[in-house]
Amino acid sequence: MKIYDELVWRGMIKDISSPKLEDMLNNESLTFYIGTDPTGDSLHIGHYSSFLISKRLKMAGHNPILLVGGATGQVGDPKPTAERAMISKEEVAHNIECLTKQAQEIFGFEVVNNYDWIKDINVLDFLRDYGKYFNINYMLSKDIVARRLDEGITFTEFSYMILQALDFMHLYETRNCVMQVAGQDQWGNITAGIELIRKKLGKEAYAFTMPLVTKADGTKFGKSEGKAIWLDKEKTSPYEMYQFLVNSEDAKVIDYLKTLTFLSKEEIEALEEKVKTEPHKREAQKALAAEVVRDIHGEAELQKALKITEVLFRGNIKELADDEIKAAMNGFEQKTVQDGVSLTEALVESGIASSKREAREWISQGSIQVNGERITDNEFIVSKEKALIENKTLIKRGKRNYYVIEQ
RNA sequence: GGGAGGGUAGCGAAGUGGCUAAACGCGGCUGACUGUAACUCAGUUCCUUAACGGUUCGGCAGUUCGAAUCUGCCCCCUCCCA
Repeated sequence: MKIYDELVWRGMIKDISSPKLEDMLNNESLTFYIGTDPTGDSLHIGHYSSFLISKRLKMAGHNPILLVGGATGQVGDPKPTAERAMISKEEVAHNIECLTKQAQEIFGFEVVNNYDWIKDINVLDFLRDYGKYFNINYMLSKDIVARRLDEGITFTEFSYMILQALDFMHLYETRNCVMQVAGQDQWGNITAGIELIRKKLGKEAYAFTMPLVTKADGTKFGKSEGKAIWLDKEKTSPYEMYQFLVNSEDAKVIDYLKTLTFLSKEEIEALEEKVKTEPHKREAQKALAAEVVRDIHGEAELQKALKITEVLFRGNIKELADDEIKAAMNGFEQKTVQDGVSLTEALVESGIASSKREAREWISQGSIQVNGERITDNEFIVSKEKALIENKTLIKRGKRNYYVIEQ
């Protein structure tokens, strides 16, 4: 299957800037870029599919550049609903450092920072050299701006598209980067760039967007318990990532397999059949979780995650060997708490519960298990003596939230 | 610059002097069911407590026995006109 057809089959193409793209993608070697703003210090699973598309294109002979928005991150890409909170310059710098390292480690891409070429443009040059190419009426008609007109949008965010357009042009001029790939919400910014390149350089640039990865109810994919699933294993353990993926909805798991794994069409279609005939076995979910965790963290981490899963969902914790318990505990958040405190205090002090009231609520509702036993007494004492192993106590909240408390 | 309408818990939205820690909806969390699901049902959702209590309705200062509700000043947002 040619790369273009493959991307279409995987459902990874939402909009294309020109029908010529099909031929170019299949038969040429293009330099393209994909950008991300440093709004956090790690990439998360939501970024993953767009980075994978770069990898797929690279495998098909194209040349990816990853751009981190050291400049644009300080301005803020308009969200549909409200103004973004500004991030401090120090934070931006820190995030760039982390993201750059991560992108190089996981994907092996070249990384550039748009701060390098935007920082020296002064206001006057900006207005004369770039502002003149943007008609306000045109900018106002962009979907993202139009949607913000009732709520309000600052000049800062309004200007964002100009900066992104400028990036595209800069990379076009200096690196012969002729294509941009991004999420569908970037369409407005991308077309601004294509037009700037046409107007100012008289050249044609190309782009395509990917559909947003969503859950069956249309909400954003990638959060569990309100927390993002990070690619950094210090922030989200491979076990947690495995759990997140293995819990994918039946209605969406095939879509996820297409966008997040390198499994072939045949393999995925076989799994699709399994979802229909034997949904309770969840083979597609297991394949998805295994593939992604292996691709990101490696085979060894996958095996650990599988082991922990097996232990927690199949066996009785107390019957496990010490080394199995240790392996399981490594997958969870570790918290340190004073010795000999009540369970309520332990939950609050460790940060598992946000208040004593919440901790008491969980305990009285029977959602807390300590070392495998359900505890409904607020005054239950958590101590070293009762620890499962090495002063560590395993706390389970709800059906599948585990924490380790060390005393 | 002029005029109008607003700011209530994570969000939306009631409440216009005491019975209000504040209806209702959404979202979140928990339990039952289940496929570690979905659906459905039940509970719970400011802080603290065994109970009492404490701090809240943009901010500050007042009126009052008593204020989210009345008054003054300030801050912020939206719309219309210029």
